[in-house]
Amino acid sequence: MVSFRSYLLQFTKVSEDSLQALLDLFRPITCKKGELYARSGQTAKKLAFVETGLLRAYYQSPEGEQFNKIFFSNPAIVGAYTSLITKEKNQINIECLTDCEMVEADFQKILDLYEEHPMIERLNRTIAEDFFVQKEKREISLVMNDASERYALFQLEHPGLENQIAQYHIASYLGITPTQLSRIRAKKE
Amino acid sequence: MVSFRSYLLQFTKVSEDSLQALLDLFRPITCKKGELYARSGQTAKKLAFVETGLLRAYYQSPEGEQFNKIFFSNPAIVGAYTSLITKEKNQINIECLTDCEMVEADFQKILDLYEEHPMIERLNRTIAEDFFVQKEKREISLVMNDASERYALFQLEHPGLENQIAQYHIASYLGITPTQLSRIRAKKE
DNA sequence: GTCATTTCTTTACATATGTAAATGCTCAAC
DNA sequence: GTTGAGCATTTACATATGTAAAGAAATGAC
Repeated sequence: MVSFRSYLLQFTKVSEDSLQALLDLFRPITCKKGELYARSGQTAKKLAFVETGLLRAYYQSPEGEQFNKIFFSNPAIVGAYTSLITKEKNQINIECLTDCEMVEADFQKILDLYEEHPMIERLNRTIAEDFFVQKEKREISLVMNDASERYALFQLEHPGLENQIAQYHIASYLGITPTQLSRIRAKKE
Repeated sequence: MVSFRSYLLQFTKVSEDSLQALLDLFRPITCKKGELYARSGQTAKKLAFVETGLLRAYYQSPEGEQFNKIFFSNPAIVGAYTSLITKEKNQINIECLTDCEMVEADFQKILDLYEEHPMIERLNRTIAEDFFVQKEKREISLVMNDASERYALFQLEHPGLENQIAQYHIASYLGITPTQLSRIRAKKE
């Protein structure tokens, strides 16, 4: 397991007291399989770091269809990031696919650190930039690769995950139906 | 036309001297129709604010197919953002679709302002967050809407643009062929 | 205006994917 | 083991989209 501390230090250097001030805001929580960590329609106030377990973020259309957007497992920050930033109502749901252990903090309390700890603001900028880069990668993939190629990429980027979750979750992530994913899998052999 | 100054002030408050220090880094440039402002394979060093004109950013597959990613016109910041952030080689091309007037600065010089002007770092964080939110919007649209719906959204979000650029650029942005866009347009009437 | 070039639309056919329903598989509860 | 529920696969058919080629329309050069 990658610790929260070392995860954060990947992004940028932070002085020990600033890092400690940040880490002190986080409290351990657990979340059971099937529970929603974030719910569409609410305004997000908190975010968490995943220590163990697996979650998925998904959009739900007005007709009730679900579209998986991303999976989270250690090490990852989980939260309705767009809602935290914009303070608007959240559009995504985040569900635990297994029991999860996380550490959680109030986002506003993190913002309150900025004045005294500019390095924390820098860290957050770096994380925002990293999120942007990740999202761009996925955007490129959605546009340039067909479903079969996206499936191959998924396997590369999430080794082992395929065997932990339902096929229909993967299909949803790839933007296709389970039927089509089944056909793609059949063709590969 | 929206001035660079007022564009920036939409994101966050900035003191006059910090803002001026930032604006002083920017120099007017022009870019002719057809020229590339950023080229795949290079490492980006500069970014610009679009005052007049129209640009497109696109990916190019190894087979030479192009995929439009976004269009830029006043007010917008244009640059190979991911490459600037990661300092890795740029994956996108940015082409002027018309003659353009922009103001341009060296990205490193902006970073150098951070120590003396923390508000500039805050501004950049806010912009990074905004870019993330925009990208998420497009991701949602790519996954949840079919091509016909994405076309309707495009018309809403880029009023008038449809008549300024070639249909095949729009098709590429929507992720479909000109043939299919033509069919969608035909069906609408 | 005429011509050439580019762009847009249309057509015919091929492929990818969706929908719905049937079938088969897995695993856990009993 | 038996059973049932949930999941995965398969099948048949419908739709969306792609490809290639032809024709129509728009644009710019002269």
